[in-house]
Amino acid sequence: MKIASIMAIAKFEQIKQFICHQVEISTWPENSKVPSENALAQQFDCSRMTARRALTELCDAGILVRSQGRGTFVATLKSQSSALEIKNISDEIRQRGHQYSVEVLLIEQRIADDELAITLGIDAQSTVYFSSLIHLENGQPVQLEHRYVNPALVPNYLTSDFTKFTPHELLSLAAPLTEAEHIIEATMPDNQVSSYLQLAENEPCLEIKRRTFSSNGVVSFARLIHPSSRFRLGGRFSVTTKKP
Amino acid sequence: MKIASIMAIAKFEQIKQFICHQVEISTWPENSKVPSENALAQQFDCSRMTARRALTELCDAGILVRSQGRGTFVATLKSQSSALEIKNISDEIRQRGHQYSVEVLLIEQRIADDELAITLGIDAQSTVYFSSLIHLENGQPVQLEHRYVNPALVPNYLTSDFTKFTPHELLSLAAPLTEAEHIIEATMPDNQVSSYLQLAENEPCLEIKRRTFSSNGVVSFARLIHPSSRFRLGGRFSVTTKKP
DNA sequence: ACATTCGGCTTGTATATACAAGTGGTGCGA
DNA sequence: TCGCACCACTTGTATATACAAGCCGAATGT
Repeated sequence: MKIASIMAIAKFEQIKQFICHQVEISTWPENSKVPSENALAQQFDCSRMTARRALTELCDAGILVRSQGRGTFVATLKSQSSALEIKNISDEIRQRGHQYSVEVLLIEQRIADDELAITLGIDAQSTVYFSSLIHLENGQPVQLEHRYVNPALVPNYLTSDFTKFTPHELLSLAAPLTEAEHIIEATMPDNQVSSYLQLAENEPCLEIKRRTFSSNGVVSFARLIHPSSRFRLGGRFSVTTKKP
Repeated sequence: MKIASIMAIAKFEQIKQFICHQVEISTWPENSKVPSENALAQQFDCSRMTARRALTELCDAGILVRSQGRGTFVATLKSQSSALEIKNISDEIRQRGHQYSVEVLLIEQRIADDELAITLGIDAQSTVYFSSLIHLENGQPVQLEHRYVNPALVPNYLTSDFTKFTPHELLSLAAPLTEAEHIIEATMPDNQVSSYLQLAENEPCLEIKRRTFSSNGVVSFARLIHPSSRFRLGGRFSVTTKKP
């Protein structure tokens, strides 16, 4: 039937994946020059415009930066991607001129119970990926992140290097996000959270539950827990005056 | 010499601006179909690929959505900030089928100190209006609202009847809001706040600092303090991944 | 009456080409 | 030596073309 199904993925996607891989395994370190459009076109036996598309989209994604006349370079893993509301925590920290680091607590597969299955829009009892990370700013914990990921949409999540890319970056690459749903609460931490975040006695947390969607469904569900003393959420938005 | 330098901005940018303008002034309402690539190419006397670029980039920016075989449509960007959408608390409560009431603690004039003057964009030592209210849902306090108002933009604020209209409604009437700036924090209440909100021992608060703008400047600055047990902030956003 | 096919419209991918424009080096001339 | 012109290489914009692939309604056949 579909002859094109042999060509599983588009050529510009292959080039993107190739470049991402080189960046991930540090063959091409930060700030290094990546091959020019013409060089990639020759290497992949495609036209310059196809290679160009791969570079342009990775530039939009914040993986690369381009400069007319000079070339294309691997972004210093902060760059300016900073999407509006969904900010990358590592970006935010680096933007403040502070040092970002991450501690991986747990990465594993789990079986979805009914509630989680509904949240992710998948079948109950199917496997989901789970990660538990602590994000640190100058060595101080600023976010405890528990995240469930839809394996259908991000099959390589478990094997990713979280010290190179934040979960947010990985998910953006795998499935472009179209929407997000948030619940924001003030909570008192339990003992485990308190010790993970090195909280003072009687210190509340700002907890964000976030569900992100792509066109293919729910990508992931995350609980982001922040010490109130080290985090506040801010932003400026245009006001919609809808009246339902 | 360079004919192209007359063309200050690129053609695909012009097309983008044209489309954005139509969306802004609602000539093309939400979910309506926008001209096809070929139609735009003809209208702007350019190649299909140039029109295509404009559409693609607006799609990436979340202004449009595209669907192979069907066409390109104006995205529903209504949910661009429902979490931080300026909702009317009395509407929200009534929407839940509960009884809304308000308790007026204080309404007065104050002299702005330097910090407040900067916040409101007015001269220091000038007068500002201040109100302090408690909003109740079925008799239980759900929000303590401290609000400073720019008297130049809302001259009749002090004499308003807050049992009839919420501050939000009064401000919207006086000066249409165009933008809002938020800071969200988890805090522990002091004794006064705790007694006003009838908080349990050791209960944190979700505190929203909100500055609202109209085209003429800052309208007001508010601190909205909610008991965590009786409030959570939620909403669904569309995610824009545009680069500035 | 119903299902199937088909054609027209749409977006998606890919190519070849041309010129514009920014960067940096090399070499030439004053 | 200094400045300048020039050139090679790079990314940016624009065009023309081709075919693939998804959607939908209209025509067709049973």
